[in-house]
Amino acid sequence: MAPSCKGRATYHHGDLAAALVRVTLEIVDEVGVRGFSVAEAARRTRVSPGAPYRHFADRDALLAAAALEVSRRLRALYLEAVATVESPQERLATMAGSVVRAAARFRGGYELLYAPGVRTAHPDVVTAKREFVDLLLPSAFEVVSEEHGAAVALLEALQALARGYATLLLDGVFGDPDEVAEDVAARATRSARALVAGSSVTSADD
Amino acid sequence: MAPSCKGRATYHHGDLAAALVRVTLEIVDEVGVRGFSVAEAARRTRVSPGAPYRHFADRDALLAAAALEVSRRLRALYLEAVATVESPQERLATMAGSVVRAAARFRGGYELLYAPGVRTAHPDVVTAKREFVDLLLPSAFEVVSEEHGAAVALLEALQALARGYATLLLDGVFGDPDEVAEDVAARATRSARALVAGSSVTSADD
DNA sequence: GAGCGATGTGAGAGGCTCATACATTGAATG
DNA sequence: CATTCAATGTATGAGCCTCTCACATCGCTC
Repeated sequence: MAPSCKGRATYHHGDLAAALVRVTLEIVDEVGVRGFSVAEAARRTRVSPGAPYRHFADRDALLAAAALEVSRRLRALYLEAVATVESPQERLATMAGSVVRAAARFRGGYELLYAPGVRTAHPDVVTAKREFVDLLLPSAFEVVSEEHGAAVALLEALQALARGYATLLLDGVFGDPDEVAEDVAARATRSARALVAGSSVTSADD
Repeated sequence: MAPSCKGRATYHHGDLAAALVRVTLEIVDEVGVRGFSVAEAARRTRVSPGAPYRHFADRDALLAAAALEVSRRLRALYLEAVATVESPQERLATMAGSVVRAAARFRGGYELLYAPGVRTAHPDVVTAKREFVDLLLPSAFEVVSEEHGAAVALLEALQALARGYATLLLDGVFGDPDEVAEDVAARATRSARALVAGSSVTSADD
């Protein structure tokens, strides 16, 4: 009782689940998804190796919870970035930049969210991703003049472009990710503009 | 001598390194990169758990060798696809389709090559990837009228777009990857065309 | 204030990576 | 041929990880 500082002098932790998610993101940032281990997360929260399994079914469930947290941060990042943007074209293009910046800022976290092969196919994570894309649907509609198929196709393409730039960045194709992040984000945004422009053309003469 | 069938009745395997790469691709296809283990590869080649380490420094080295093999197949796939294509615009757009098809066909293999977080940062793999991109440089030059910066930027964008579609596909965003692969490849190609079109415009008035 | 459900501990089974010492073999050499 | 050697495979084991299970401890409810 009276947990003076952060409350782990007591037998019960207080909020182990949240603490685990926090340190999971830390660890994943430091050593990547592959380097992550539940045991290490337990160690950092000063808890026995078995304790995490009271809150998460297995390693992947913990990673999924962490991924969910990242998706919230990504969403916030994008919403902040488009807050003052009016034109639907720019709102769309901005997404690419946000995704690239998120990749650079969250690193491991981004990897967690979007790397194929990471078993974060948890339903919550899937819907979180979908909801993020849906945020852009209205803008896409405006751009392609209310054509449903074209709007979805455009969003797909934009999403693909953004993810692609992000993976190229993290892959180190452009050099040290931290250094070139802002630059790459700008180029991604520019390419997104080109794509939007090209798409309206295509949908017009299609 | 005279290894009647596949040569594993003998003490020495014959070509363990190649066999390991082969089963590694199989395993990765079945259970993903994360599910892969050197031990399982050893089991499938009917060899002791330590044997693979005679040929590959560690788990990642074996995965890198497998990734190299995949990069060869991707290259072949693309070269076949563009064999009869003349226009540089179409040669560029075709790449996107090839990458998506490769992702669908090789699955785990693709993941191995391009998933962030997979430590395939082996120099050979990196250069293999670069060489693949360089295959497209001439076409890019033609499209943007010899402007170096623009050509590189266009290739980046195309690469990003292709990878993005591929990861979306494997992510299951479009449904069962096997079923929708051809469809998605077509859409990726179309988006690539839009991007190429949009890029020439941009580079013209820039 | 007694009991109960939730949460954490400790020990351990089974699997994996990788190192090290030893066995086997094909090929080169005398 | 017989020998030797480097390459290749085996056996063993240390250390780590995931996940389970019986047990300890705590906060809350009645």
